[in-house]
Amino acid sequence: MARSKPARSEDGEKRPSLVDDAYAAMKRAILSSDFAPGYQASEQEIALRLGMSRTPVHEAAIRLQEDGLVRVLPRRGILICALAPEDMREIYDVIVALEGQAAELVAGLPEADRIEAAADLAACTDAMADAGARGDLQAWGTADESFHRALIERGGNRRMIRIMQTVNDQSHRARMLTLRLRQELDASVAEHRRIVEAVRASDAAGAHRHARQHRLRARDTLLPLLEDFGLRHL
Amino acid sequence: MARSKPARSEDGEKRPSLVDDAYAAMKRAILSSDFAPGYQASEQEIALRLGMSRTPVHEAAIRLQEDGLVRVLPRRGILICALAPEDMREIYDVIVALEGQAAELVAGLPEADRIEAAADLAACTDAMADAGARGDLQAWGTADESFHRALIERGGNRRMIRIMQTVNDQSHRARMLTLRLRQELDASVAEHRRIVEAVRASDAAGAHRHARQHRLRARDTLLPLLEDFGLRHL
DNA sequence: TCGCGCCAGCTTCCATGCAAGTTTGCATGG
DNA sequence: CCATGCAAACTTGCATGGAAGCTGGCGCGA
Repeated sequence: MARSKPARSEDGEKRPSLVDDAYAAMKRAILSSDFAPGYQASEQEIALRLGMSRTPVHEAAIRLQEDGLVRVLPRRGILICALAPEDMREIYDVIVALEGQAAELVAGLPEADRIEAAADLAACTDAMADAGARGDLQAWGTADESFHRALIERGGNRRMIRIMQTVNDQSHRARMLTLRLRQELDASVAEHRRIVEAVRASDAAGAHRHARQHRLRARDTLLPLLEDFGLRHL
Repeated sequence: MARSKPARSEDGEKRPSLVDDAYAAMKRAILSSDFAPGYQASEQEIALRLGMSRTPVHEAAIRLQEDGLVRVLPRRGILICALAPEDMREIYDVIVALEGQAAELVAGLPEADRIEAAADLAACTDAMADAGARGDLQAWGTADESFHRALIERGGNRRMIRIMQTVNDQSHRARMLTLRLRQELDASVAEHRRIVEAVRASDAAGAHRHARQHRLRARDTLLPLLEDFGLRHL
């Protein structure tokens, strides 16, 4: 029964492939702005830097293009995508719609799961309030991120999880930037608590509405900030 | 001004690459069930059939995997993904959320665009009613598809368009199957008209609600059908 | 000085070769 | 008859080379 060799996990996929390495490395470089938007790199150059051949880099680039993080220009190289305010608006519309739906799903979970989810979400919110009180924006951002990730993941819809992951990656740089400008920490905490309460009370419609309102307000707060800040492209 | 050579379009991408050919061909084969779900093909074999080498097929497979249509198994070939009722539920949750949001966007369009969109949507609905009266399910399905595509595209959110395209591809086979079982054509037409009216009246909340309700009812009608029909996997 | 064409260099695209991993069928032993 | 081990065939992962295409700079002509 027990495998003596390295083996693989149950039925999932676990194989350290160079393509995966390249994908992860490039994604990390983009999210951390090591590859700035607008930067144009050649596959050869990236391959050299990662110590592999062009093939895995090329295939990773295809996946990143599918994710909307880069564009592979026919014979000119890999272009790191820039984000315009218009893009942020699109992204927020998707987030508003999906996160509302996810909240509704969580509120409709069976008793035990629901309570567990509510506790998880409440813990994240407490961490936010705590970080906010200390003025630790970094910790606040992390806790906020945990809350929203938990909200989606507890919903259990794998496609939703995947889509949200994608748009979160796309908007990562904008998020990092707006985090410093946040003034409305308390409002967010209060809205999160309303979502948690609705979940706990199994109030699907309320959870949906509150999650939606929360993201709508965030959108309407942040978008003008981004535009005023002169972010023609990010 | 006019280019004499094949050239490329304005700023978009137009290059007949073998990878694109392979992607299109494989996608078509999957959607038309030439590649049945569960079928496991080797890249070599597909490459041979398409008259190209393994490389473009492999890269196309990566894109299809990103689309959720196939799974590339490390050293065993390409597996055409099957769809369980559970997957359809996930897909419908995404559709319900996004299409409601899209309807709201369309209803919020400036006057001229909105009227044009409403006219477009009304035309699709008329075509549905007409096909329904003739008992032409095929035409009904096409018109219905046009309505929903128009609703999304008029919203103008490119990310939403892309996501909906993806989930529509994933659920294409289920749609083809349930089309024959439809009994509620009139209900759909009536609901479409309500959406159109809300759009025309610039009633964003109403458009959102009606679009949402329409998809929710469709979901609750079709999911039991699929499950009763014994579709363990599709 | 300005416009135009040509050439060199760089880039990706795709085919192919080799190596490593998985599966399958068969022979062998219990 | 069934389980087990081994080998051969088959599969993809990845590297590399040739070919085609794009870009930019240089020189030539007006």
